Amino acid sequence: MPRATIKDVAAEAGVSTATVSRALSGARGVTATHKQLVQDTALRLGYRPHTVARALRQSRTMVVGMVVPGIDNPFFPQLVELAEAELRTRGRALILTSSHDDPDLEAQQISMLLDRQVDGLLISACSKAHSGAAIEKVSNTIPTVQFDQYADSTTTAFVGVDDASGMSQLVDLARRSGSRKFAYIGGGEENWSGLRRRDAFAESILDIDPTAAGRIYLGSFTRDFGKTAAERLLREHPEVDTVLCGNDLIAVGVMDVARNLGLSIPDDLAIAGFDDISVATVSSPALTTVSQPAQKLMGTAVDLLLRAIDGEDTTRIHEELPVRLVQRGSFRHFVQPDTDRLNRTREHS
Amino acid sequence: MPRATIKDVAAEAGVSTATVSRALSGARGVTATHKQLVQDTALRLGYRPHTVARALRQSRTMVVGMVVPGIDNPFFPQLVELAEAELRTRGRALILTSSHDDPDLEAQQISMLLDRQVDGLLISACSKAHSGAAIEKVSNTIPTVQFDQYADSTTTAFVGVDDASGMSQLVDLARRSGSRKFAYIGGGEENWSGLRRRDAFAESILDIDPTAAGRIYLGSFTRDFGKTAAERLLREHPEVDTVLCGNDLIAVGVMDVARNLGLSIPDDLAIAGFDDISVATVSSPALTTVSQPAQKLMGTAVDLLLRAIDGEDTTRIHEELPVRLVQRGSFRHFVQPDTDRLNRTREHS
DNA sequence: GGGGGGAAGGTAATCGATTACCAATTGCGA
DNA sequence: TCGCAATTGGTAATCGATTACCTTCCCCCC
Repeated sequence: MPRATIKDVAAEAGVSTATVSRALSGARGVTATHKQLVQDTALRLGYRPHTVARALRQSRTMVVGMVVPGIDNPFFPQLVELAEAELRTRGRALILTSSHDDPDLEAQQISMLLDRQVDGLLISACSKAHSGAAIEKVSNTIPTVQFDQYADSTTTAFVGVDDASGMSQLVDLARRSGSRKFAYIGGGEENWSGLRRRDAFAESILDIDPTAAGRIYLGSFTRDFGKTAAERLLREHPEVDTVLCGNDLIAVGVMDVARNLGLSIPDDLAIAGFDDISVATVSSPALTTVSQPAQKLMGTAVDLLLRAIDGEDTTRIHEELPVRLVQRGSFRHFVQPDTDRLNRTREHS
Repeated sequence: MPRATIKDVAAEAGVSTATVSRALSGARGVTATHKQLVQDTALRLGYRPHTVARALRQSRTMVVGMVVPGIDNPFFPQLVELAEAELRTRGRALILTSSHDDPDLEAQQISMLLDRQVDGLLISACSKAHSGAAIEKVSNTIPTVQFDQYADSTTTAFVGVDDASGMSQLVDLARRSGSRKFAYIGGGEENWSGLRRRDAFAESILDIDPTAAGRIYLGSFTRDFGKTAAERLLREHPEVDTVLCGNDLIAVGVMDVARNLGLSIPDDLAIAGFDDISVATVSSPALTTVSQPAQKLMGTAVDLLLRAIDGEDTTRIHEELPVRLVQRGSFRHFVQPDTDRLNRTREHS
């Protein structure tokens, strides 16, 4: 026996389908008697509304699409889970897709989601340069919010973090704890926050260690690249005493190499990551890094999206959330702590 | 301007909607002229089929629901990504939900997915004992495949791994590399594979170290529990030289404690995990563990589900995939190698 | 030349809800 | 008592596709 429809309930209760619909949704007044009767009947028949039919009629699926670049980086699963939880409490479901860092696939996924009539789109662009077109196009059709990564030539709402501040805090911390010769290993040119972090590094390092500009290595946000780049770096520039990395995965790769070469961390080589994913506390020593407010990030993104779905124009809203420096064993100890900031940023364990 | 419908295409091309539908779907013959005409017109108008309307008519959404216990354990994001990729190539989308290890929430999620008319359900039960009712109920309505975790009192298809073999291989490897006093720290009673691993441990350890039965600690699959349990274990049983863990996260917690106590790994304490998630290679020493065939696992699960959706009865299919032992630094080196195998692989000098 | 079979096109029913529109009833004030 | 407004219920249109069913046409064979 197929599931009961609104028609069945109407027949059983002896009223019209319109009354059933109204009694259940409260869209319009219905006498208390009828309301009770309908609710009882619906319950008795085990009636459940048919979401697809409702979506067709209302042009609203109560589903949101999400596109992430991939899950190689454990930072994203966390965001996915947060988005799912937040959307659930707001009565919506999440269709999840991954672009696997491929702008073409990303465009396909966006178009698939559009075809599925999602009410809105949460997207973290896989390419600063090549994601823009598809995103801009879709954002003209349905509410769209970009999070964590921002694509060129787009005009959507955006929530990210203050990469520049995070990176300059790291540089500052390193300097105060005795670092003198810096290098930077980061993700590729494709990546928006990767570029921002690199730029922030290049800028904040200028008056501390001008030679560092010649020790910037860009590749991908993976542990493997961290290894490759670190090997090259330490061969070409053995004088380096501090490596700042574009993310934690790269930093782990650098630690692998340092360990293999018998370098002591942080005394011979101080290392920092970015993101504060869970592996940052598994390595030994644990990784000094920059923690991102993931919950706030997705909370804001979802909120912006739902407001846009409700008709508000949020396209001009660009939020950059503050990050938090997390000092762990992969950095030398403070030599001359800045007492004020230290109290605010040191992690207690 | 709203998006073009099949009606618009029909009007523009001067044919009926039926012809348009047929020309585009190929469900029935259409003259080559018409077919070309319709395709051109559709392209010109930017026509895209309305998935919701199609779903209503065909009672088929081409969407699959997935329920995972959570993402605290990095093992699951991996499965999610694999499922998403596999489903995409098979033309379906994925609605992802998390039960956050709560059977009640899990039941709600299942019911939400049912309401959304998903064509099938992939689920990893959060509780061996308390997930069964909801899963069994839904499996009577739509095709359902359980993966990785199995709930009591259900009759659905299932794909998991051979926990018992993995655990006994670990025990065997430990024995041959000199372990004498064993302990086990695992996940809670709620967890299906957790129980299987514990049972396999208890059984394979019997004739090697019968006292080990008194050194089994169960809690949750987290690093925190690993710490707590390890502290208790090493206080109560300082004689232990080997700890096998229910998963890698627990093992990492145990390593934290060992390091804090100044124990050397693996000489003072050998440690093994289970799952081979990426952190297993970040700790130092890296973690000896059991690697699961994640790709095969999800590939099979998706395949079973789609076959079920196509009408095949797969409910009796239960697959347990083989696992692979991964020996890393957290175990002592072999003392008495298996000579037979050694002869086959020894290098000539 | 008639008839049978197969292919193609069109009309309209259908999926299951919401909702525009209309009719009937009621309440209330003038 | 009449009339207006507010409230409630029902009928049927609607969302955008697919598809059952019917008609027409063409081909081919007897």
